[in-house]
Amino acid sequence: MKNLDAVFSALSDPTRRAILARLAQGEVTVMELAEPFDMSQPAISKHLRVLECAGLIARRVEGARRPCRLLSEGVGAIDQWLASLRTALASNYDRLDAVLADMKPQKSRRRR
Amino acid sequence: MKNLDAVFSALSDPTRRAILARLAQGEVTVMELAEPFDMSQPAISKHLRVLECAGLIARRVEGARRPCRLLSEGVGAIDQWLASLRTALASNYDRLDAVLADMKPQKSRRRR
DNA sequence: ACTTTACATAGCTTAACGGTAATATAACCC
DNA sequence: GGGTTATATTACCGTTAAGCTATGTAAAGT
Repeated sequence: MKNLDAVFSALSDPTRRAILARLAQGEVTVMELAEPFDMSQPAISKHLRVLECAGLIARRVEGARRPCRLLSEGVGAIDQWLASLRTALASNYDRLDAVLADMKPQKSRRRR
Repeated sequence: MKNLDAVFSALSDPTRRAILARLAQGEVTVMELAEPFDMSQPAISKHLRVLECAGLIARRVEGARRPCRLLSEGVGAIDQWLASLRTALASNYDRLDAVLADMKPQKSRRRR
């Protein structure tokens, strides 16, 4: 899954996550998106491009505007990855737990 | 959640995701982790530091070794964020869908 | 036709990232 | 003690990313 690189990288920026949160409420144009962020319009365009390349958003052409909307596919990709990790974790949780309990009396190393 | 920056950033690297997948199967030492990756040991140490700072893994001291294990908190943080996004999406899905359906027959538009 | 609006693209700077090799440290083994 | 093993730290380098300003372009308004 090479796309996960792009997806997670895109999500690592707080501005982009804020953009996604805004888009989750419906379609928004670039200028509308740029307004709340104290940032130039080209910067927002760049962020949108990153999100688009990651498959997280899509744009359509409406005259001079390019309204953006959220795509659920990208979110689904993360879900899948998370699920696979979680199942691997769960299937080994007992053993892991036992190992930790066994090692505990070594130096009073407490952690979660 | 400012930590989401670090979490998503950490996950954007395929080597680090592979490390997490490995750790999901149980505790592993640094050398064991480094072996399958054609990469120097310092590089792996650096990746581990990133994962640790993101709250995704923890290490304990066992003599000269520092076995790593996966922390579920980090994964939980992503879950939370995803959930909030998804609910926002769901609550507006009908309206969004209608908008898209409405705009579909607009195709005879020339650009460039 | 001219201006404005809504964006995209290009070029630049700075900072962060991912890798390396070399060195340091600390525990282990003989 | 001395050498080996396991890992961290440092210094450096090339690449990428995020921001900016300036400019280009296409549609809308007048």
